[in-house]
Amino acid sequence: VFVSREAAILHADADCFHASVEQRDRPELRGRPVIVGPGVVTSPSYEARAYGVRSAMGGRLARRLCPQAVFVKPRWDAYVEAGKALFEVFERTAPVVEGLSMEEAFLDVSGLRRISGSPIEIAARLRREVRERVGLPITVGVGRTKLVAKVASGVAKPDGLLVVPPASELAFLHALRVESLWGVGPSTAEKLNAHGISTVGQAARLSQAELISILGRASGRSVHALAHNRHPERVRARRGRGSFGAQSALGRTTRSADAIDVVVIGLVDRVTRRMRAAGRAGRTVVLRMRFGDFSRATRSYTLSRATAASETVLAAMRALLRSVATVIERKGLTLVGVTVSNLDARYGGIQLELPLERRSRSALDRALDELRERFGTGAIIRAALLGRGSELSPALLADEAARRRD
DNA sequence: TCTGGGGTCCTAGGACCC
DNA sequence: TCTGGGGTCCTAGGACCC
Repeated sequence: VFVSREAAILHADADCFHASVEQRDRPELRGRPVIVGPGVVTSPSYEARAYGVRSAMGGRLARRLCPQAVFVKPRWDAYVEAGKALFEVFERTAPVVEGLSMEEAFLDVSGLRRISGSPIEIAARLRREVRERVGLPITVGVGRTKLVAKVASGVAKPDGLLVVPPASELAFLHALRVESLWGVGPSTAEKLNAHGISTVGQAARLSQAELISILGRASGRSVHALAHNRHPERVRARRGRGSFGAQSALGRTTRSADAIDVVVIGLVDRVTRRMRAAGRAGRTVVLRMRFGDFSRATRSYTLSRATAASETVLAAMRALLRSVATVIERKGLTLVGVTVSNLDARYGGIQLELPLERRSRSALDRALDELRERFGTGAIIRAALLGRGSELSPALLADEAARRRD
């Protein structure tokens, strides 16, 4: 069990990340309420938060609360870029960095006192360097455990630094509302509230058995441990991601099956391109849906082999869509998503696309020869015809089913 | 609060295996 | 013969996070 004696875990978190990037790149937005994203608000600036605008809030309500706000379309490329720059500074600051998202990470700075100074000094310098090199404000929380560090940065926002010394940890945590704990969202908070528990301190007075009886095993254990500041997890670099996905909200207008198919093709293409670029393949294809009444559902299908091929994933998606056609017709589809998970294999493949006019047997043979030359005769080479009217789905799935039986 | 887009982890039942 | 104990994998859904 890992127990650090001093507060040497940093949680660094960019403030209102998206809005801050916009304000950095467009000086005329500085000091003004900025809201990124019509539709749903991803990241309101603090000027907008002052009017009650929150992330994940509907755009219409946000506009009502803060009519003078500037609405800005999200620029994802710019955020990815800024996130990379942010992590470059993180990596320079600490030997072990655990990224939680594009704009947030834990840094373990124990053992750096001789080289870089105390955790507080390191945290202050980190904030300065991010400001200088990336041009963004960040908040840093410092604690002995990840939990305390994370909660501390949340409390210190915006543009702040808060160190919670080991002696004050419990007092610090117990004063907070239960929602501040990691993994406690609206549903869990409501269950606790129903038992008269609204603060972490109140939760800490319950036994683990009592919490499990209220919340179930995993949540009960987790809340019990966190409320006592038992969160002995090391800071460690994350292993690779577990899935690739893309989704698209369709709005409330009813779409024909053909129109849905067009959206799905685009989503599959996006996901599989990213997978191939990352050199990953997956076996499970998940269709994610939201309906007119805002209920949700998923359907999944597991292939016998991992793939990153567009037409294989598309075939599976089409079959899944057919299986829920009547539900979609009855309730209306307002969101559709594709996720490929079960990423158990490296995908060492490469995809060569031949223009249609060169789609001849000899052109194909030349391409295959080229692949064999590059990857050796031991490589598994699969070819598929792409293009208009290619309807591989039923045959492909029948093939999968047959292989399973075998 | 009337709803985007990208993820993670947990639970539970059923099929199937030895 | 008609059934114990242990396990894996798949599917679907829920909760949560940024």
